Amino acid sequence: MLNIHPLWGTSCVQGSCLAGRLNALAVLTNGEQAALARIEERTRTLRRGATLQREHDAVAECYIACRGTLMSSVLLDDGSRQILAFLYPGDLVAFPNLVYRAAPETVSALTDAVVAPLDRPTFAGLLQDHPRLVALMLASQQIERVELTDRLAAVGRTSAKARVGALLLEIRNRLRVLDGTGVKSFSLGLTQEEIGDATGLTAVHVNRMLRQLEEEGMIAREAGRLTILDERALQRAANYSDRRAGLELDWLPQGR
Amino acid sequence: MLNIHPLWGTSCVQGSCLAGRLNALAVLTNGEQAALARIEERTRTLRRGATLQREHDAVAECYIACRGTLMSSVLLDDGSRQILAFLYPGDLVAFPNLVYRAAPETVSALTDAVVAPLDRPTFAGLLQDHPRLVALMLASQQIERVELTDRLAAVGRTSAKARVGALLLEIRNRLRVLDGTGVKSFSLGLTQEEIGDATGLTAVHVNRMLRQLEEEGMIAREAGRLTILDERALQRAANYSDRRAGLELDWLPQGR
DNA sequence: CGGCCGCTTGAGGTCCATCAAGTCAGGTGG
DNA sequence: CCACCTGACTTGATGGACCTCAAGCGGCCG
Repeated sequence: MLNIHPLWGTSCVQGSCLAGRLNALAVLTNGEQAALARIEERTRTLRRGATLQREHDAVAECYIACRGTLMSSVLLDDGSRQILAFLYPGDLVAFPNLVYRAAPETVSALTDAVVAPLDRPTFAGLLQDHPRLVALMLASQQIERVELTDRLAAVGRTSAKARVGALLLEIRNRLRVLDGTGVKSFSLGLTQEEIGDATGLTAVHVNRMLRQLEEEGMIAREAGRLTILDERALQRAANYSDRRAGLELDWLPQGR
Repeated sequence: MLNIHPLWGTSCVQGSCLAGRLNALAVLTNGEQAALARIEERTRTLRRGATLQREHDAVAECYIACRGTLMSSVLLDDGSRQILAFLYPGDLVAFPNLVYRAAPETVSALTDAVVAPLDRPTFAGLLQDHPRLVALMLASQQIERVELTDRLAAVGRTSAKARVGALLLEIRNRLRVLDGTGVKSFSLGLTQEEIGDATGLTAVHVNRMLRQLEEEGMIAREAGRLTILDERALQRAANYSDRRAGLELDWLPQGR
C-alpha cells in the first residue's frame, strides 16, 4: 500500500490536479477541465526515493504532479547537490523536457508519489484545442520563476539562518495551500541534508540553525513535526515575503 | 546569418527582435513575424543606468528587449542586491508582470537600451491569433529557467572562482550568439560590484578572483576588455556546461 | 583643479565547512 | 530477548573561504 503524503489530491478538480492549480488562476471551462482530466488518466506511480529522471537522460515528455512530494535537483561534479524545487500536486514537473533533448535536472520522489506524463504530441494537441490552457501554464511558470529568483536571492545574499527560516515558511505555505487549513504544525518530510542541499548549506550547519531558531522561540520540533511558534519573528529573520497574493489573470480571453 | 554588434545591432528579423529569438526555435510564418513586428513598432528608450521598473511598482505590461543590455534584480532589506539575469535583445523582460499586480523585480538598463512594451490585451490578442507564438514564448522561458537553475546551483554550491568564471563564460556565450562570431575578446560591460551582485560575492572578492583567473592564465584584461585565453581550463574551473545545444522544438504544430 | 567612481591591495575577523565523535530510533537476525 | 547495524540527528573543535574595513590609485568630468 502506498503511503501518500501530505494529502491525497484534495486540490484536484474533476480528477485533474493541474486543473486545480490553474483554476486558481482563471475559472476553467468544462472543456478545459475535461481535456486536463484526460491527460491525467494515465499515471505513473513512484516509490519514495525513486528517481523519475536523471540529468542527461534522453527525455521527450514532462509530468504533472498528482500526489505526494517530489524534488528536482542537479548534481555538480564534485558530488554536491543543489535542490532546485520541491514539487507538490498540481505542479508541472520537468517542464524543460519539452524543449531539451537531454534532461537538465534530476527529479526524484520524496514520498510515494503519482505523476501523469505529458508528452509533446499531447501538449501540441492542447495548444490547438485549448490555447488558453497553455497561457495558464505559462502563467503558472511565472509564479515558479519568482519562487526560484527568491531562492536565488536568499542563497546569494542572506545568512544561513535566514535561508533555513525561509525554506520552512515556504514549505509550510505550500502545504497550507494544498490542504487549505491554517495549521502551524506540520511534518517537514525532509532530512536536514535535504534542507542543506536546497539552501546551499551543510547538514551540520542546518542542524545548528534549526537549534538556534528553536532556542529563540520561533519554532518547536518534536518527533519530526515542526511548529511555527512566532511566525512574525520568523518572517523577519528570514526576509520572507509571501507573494501568493497579488495575482491577476482575469484579463485572459475566454477559454473553450 | 546576421552579423551585428550585440549592443546596437539588431538580431531582429523583419523588424522584430523577439522574432529573431523565436525563429531560432521554430521557423516563423509570415503572419507570426508580422504580428511580432507590429508589437515592436512602439518602443521605449532608456538611458544607461535608467530604471524601467522598481520592485513593488504597480505594473500591467512586460517588455521585449530590442537593443542594449538590461538587468533584473531584487533588493533585500539590508540593502544588498541580487542580480537575477542580464537581458539582451530578444529576451522577454519582466515577464512575470503579466501575472502579478506588483512587480516582483527591478529592471534597469546597463547600457542605453530600447524595449518594446507588451501589455496584457496585446498578449491576449496574440494568444487568439497566434497561439503557437505563446508556446514558443513558453519554450523560451524554459531556457531562461534552466539558466536560472544553473546559476542557483553555482551560487549555492560552487566556489567564488567558479562562480565568476561561469558568469564570464555565460556572458561571452550570450554575446557570441547575438553577434554570431566566435570572438574570445569582448567588453564585459559590468562593474565588479555588479559581478558580485550576480554571483553572491562582494566586489572586493570578485576583484581577487579575476586576478587569480588572470594569474592562472585563463583570462586577460586590458582597458575594460576581457579575453578568454584558455577556454577549456576556464570551463573546468567554472563547472560550466553550455546547454544551447540539444534544443528540440520541431514537434510543435504549424503556426498561422 | 577637486571630486567621484571604479579598481586594487592589505589586515583582520566571521560565518560556515570540515572533521570527528557520539546519541538515538528503527530494523534485522540470532 | 539481546546484539548488531544503519540512517538521521547532535555537538564540539578547528580551519578556511569569504567578508569587512581601510587606504591608495587612476581615469573621467564638471
